[in-house]
Amino acid sequence: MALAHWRSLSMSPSQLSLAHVLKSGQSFRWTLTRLAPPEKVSQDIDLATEEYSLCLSDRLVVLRQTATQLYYQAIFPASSASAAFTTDPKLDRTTIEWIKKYFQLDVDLVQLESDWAARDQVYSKGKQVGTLLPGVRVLNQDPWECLFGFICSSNNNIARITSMVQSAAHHFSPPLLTYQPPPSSQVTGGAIAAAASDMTVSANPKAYHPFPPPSSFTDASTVPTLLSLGFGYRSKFIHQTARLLVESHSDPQKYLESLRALPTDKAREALLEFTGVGPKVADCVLLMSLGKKEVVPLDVHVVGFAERLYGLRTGGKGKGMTKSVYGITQSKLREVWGDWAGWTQAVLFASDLPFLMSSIANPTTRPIKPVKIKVLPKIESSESSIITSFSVEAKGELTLEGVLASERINKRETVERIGQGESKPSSLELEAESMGDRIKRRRRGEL
DNA sequence: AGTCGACCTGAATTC
DNA sequence: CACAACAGGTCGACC
Repeated sequence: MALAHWRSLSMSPSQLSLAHVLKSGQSFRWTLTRLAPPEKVSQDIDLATEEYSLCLSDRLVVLRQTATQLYYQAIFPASSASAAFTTDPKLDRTTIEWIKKYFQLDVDLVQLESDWAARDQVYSKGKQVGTLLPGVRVLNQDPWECLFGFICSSNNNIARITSMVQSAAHHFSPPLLTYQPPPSSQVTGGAIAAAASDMTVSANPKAYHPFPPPSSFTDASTVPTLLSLGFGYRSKFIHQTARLLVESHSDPQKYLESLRALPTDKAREALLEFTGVGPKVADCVLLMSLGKKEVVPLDVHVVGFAERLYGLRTGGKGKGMTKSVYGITQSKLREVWGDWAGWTQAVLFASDLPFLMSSIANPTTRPIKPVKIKVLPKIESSESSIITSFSVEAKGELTLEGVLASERINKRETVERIGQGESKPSSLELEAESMGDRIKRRRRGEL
């Protein structure tokens, strides 16, 4: 295969960590290739251990990351005017522009984290003891793809959602190109597979398909096909949503994009019109594809935080969460976390995913001393990220909750601050909860 | 308005 | 090693 045309962007893993963000269950379509260790490390990019790729409508975006750089390249279909690997500066420009928008690189994540630490005791403690994953930011995805993915997420796990979304692209969209991934380290099952349980681990030449538009899911064969692909009861949700979208709007994707300009409440109402879209899914789409940074999608997991870490009592015990409980909990978390609450939630959520936690002990870049490099033409070298501190402390398998429990955070104080006189949990209940957590956690595997 | 069971499926965890 | 229960909810039918 031809030599790759890498470009790079100066980027600290504390601002963006591909390994953390792309596996955290925001997007379900990235392909991960674990790279075989190079025979000799001659330049910075050799230090990267993984490659990530995503097929857009006209190109494949390929990324690698080291301790200081984000490497990228775009691969186009061989039939295109510019051949398989383009050097057309104009096209390179559009790729970097896409990357900036997709990862929202104009947002200073480190600054946000410092703001959160200043206003939230729980967050600050987690950061202090090193249980929070660095570089977790909210993606700005394509709204339709995002909507599709989170309709699939209902009552489902990240691994299966990923396989569903990928198979949808494979079966409903023609391949754009074939790409031979670089030499991949052997996947021996256990550790590696577990570490990447949510993503495709590929070793062979692979066909890449763009994500199919809504119109691809409107005809009658859609539901049976989706059923056969393992979509289960979500098959008809997808079909109905696609139909409504196509029948009511001349340009469905443009319509979804237009929701960005609406106030959050109006945009949410619009999303709730679709079948299979409830409060949770609507909020995910608002946050992760329509720029509503303050929205905190509430799932059982986050409600768990709210209860155990912040002492918010939702009242709704067990399964279902009522609409009012949803709203109350959401607005309280927003009070605690501030205008970028959705981003805060993303960090906490990712930091509590078991298969990601291990990466705190296993940094994404090889622990080799930085080499002197004079590499590739570096466009955009004056990016925002000047922060270079990437402290990786091996904290074993501690979770945020586990540490907080054992550190005996003064929960009551937190509760009072955020409770603001509405629902006040008894300190007895809180004590019982945290104790229960402690025991549960211990049972679960720290021994 | 608020509550409750059904819903597809398979990979991970538990017994 | 086989078996429920579970997984980043939502729908539709009932009080």
